[in-house]
Amino acid sequence: MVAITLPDDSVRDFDGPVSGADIAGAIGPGLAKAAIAVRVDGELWDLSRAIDHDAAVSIVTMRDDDETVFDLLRHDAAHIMAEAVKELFPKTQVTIGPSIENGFFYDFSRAEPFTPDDLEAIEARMGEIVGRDEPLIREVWDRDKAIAFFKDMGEHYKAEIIEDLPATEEITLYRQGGFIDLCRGPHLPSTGKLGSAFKLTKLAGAYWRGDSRNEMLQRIYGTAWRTPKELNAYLHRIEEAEKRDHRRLGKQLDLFHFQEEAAGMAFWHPKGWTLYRILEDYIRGRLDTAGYVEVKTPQLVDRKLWEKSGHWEKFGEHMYTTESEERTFALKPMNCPGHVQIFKTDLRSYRDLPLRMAEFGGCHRYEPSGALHGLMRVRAFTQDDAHIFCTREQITPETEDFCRLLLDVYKDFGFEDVKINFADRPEVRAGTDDVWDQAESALTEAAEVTGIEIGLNPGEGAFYGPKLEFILTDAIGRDWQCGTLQVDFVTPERLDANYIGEDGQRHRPVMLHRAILGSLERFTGILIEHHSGAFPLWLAPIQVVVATITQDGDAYATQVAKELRGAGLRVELDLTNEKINYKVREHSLAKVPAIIAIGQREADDGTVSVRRLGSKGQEVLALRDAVDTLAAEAQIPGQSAAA
RNA sequence: GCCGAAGUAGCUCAGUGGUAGAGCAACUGAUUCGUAAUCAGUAGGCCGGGAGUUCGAAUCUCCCCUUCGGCACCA
Repeated sequence: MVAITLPDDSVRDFDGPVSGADIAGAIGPGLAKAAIAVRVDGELWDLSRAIDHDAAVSIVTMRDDDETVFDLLRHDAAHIMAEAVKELFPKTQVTIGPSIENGFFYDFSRAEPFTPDDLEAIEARMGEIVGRDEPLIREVWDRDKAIAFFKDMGEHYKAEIIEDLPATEEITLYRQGGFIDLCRGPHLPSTGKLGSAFKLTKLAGAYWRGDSRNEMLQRIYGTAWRTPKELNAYLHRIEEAEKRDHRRLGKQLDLFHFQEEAAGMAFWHPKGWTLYRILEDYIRGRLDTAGYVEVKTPQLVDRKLWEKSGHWEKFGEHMYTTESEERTFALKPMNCPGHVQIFKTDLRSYRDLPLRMAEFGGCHRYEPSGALHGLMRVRAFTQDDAHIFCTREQITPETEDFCRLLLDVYKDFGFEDVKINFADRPEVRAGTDDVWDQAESALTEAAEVTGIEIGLNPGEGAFYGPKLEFILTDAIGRDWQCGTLQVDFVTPERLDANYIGEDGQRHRPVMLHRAILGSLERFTGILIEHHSGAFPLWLAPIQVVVATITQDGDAYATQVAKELRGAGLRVELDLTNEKINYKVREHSLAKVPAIIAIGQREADDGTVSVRRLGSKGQEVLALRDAVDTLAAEAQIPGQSAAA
């Protein structure tokens, strides 16, 4: 007897082992048809797998929670894709094929590259396999037999995976039609359940087991959904995301460009540079009030200093160097050694601590060519960097202050949704466990005052200390790690920084490496994507365009522009001989937040007609009121009104 | 760095071995107009770079550069 408890707490008794399908059938034919899997004591099982013990069971249908359904659906899609590939290209070896966010992939090993045409053929064959509605059958295999089986088939990767599975793990294979694959499962009952809402999206290389020393496999990505409607909605979301790509908007809005002669380094155009400068000025203002001092350190520094700091050994390959005066210099990849040099020019007292030293430090790093990505990953960038030299006791209060400052800044930029990750000690590290204990608890304690839940990023701390990572979420739900705070006991030691304590003895200061925006280039890119290029007034490179309707308005329009500029606004005057429709269109496409149209009426009445970006209508205001309103709205957050 | 794809006018793109094309932008002229494209004309190209095949190359082959999508990397 097997007693099955259903979600409504009713209990059904069965004579012997019973499958999820049997249970669904016993409840009703509708459910039997809709069932795709079963939850047994909370664990997801195949519908056909026999339950031989008393259990709490719930039947899973396509209406179950998204995560469960999509995971099943996409995992099946991966198997069906592998079956299609094996049918079309029998010599291909299969490796792994999981479900991922929004889709799935499968990695294949094959001598010839797949072509985009092959993708179409594979997708078509997948459709056929769905049509065949092949049942997916779970089989438990003997380990050695399974290894021999896959070796015999020439599936060496599969054999290797089994060999590496822990001896305790049950080896399960799933069979569908002529295709059999090692898999933990569970799966949908048959290939027909996948339906038609799937699509192969891209072809890419991927290293076997994610290790660049291994063979490069061919990865095919796809997406799968419950219904064609869901699929189309997803494809539409992708299109919309592409429209806000900062590289595309950078061109459209004339913000910056890249060219071959300086790969990975931006040429900032006037409008883009305006935006960049606003960020820099804003942060500078913030740091001033938060008690930081600003410095500037050399771009080009003798390699000797990098050897001392330890960077040469670890990252020398990624530093740009130049020879001069029979010495080797390196373009600085980071600012900390420079800041320590300034710290050391004076005999420091504990009374000088904490010393918060900030720099908009322009750094160069030789990033691998394949890593470059618009402004997001560049070879020349500027950090809103600072190092706080402090005592161990000051780690917690300084971290608390920093968290508050950072959250304030993110809020000003419209990022309310922030996550914090704590990255603790890596396996290879400098410093004693005692020191790490202290540093880790100092950081977590301080981070807790933010009230934000702290995620753990185990073993991902820097070799010199633990760190906090600050992640913001943009308008379309993507996460960006921008801010960071890292505790460093090693650099002060290596570069011999010290201060005189209350006891009259020399002590090592602790360094807190911290950045709020991270790289100004990258943060600019994030802002462009977050706002789709339609910036709030305080960030917009051109805040207002004053456009005339006919030439009769030129004189008054010039006066309006002058007054707006007088109030500190960034204004463009458009006196061109075009129709107002054309001007409105041009400036709207350029995403200027406010267009002021000037015609005879406004000139006669001393008014302006203001049209806001995104609105269809306009508002007629007295010139003075318009200037005041716009100037107030353009205020940089966190600063008092401009004089 | 690795795998795959791409690079043609300022921008978006067409052009598969036989005299380099379109739209928009630019420039010139006309038009003076009330909230998302006024009309006409003109000009604009080392077809990413180099080598090769060919009577002839944007087009075929090889090498390199850059970009795009991933992977690996990210102090």
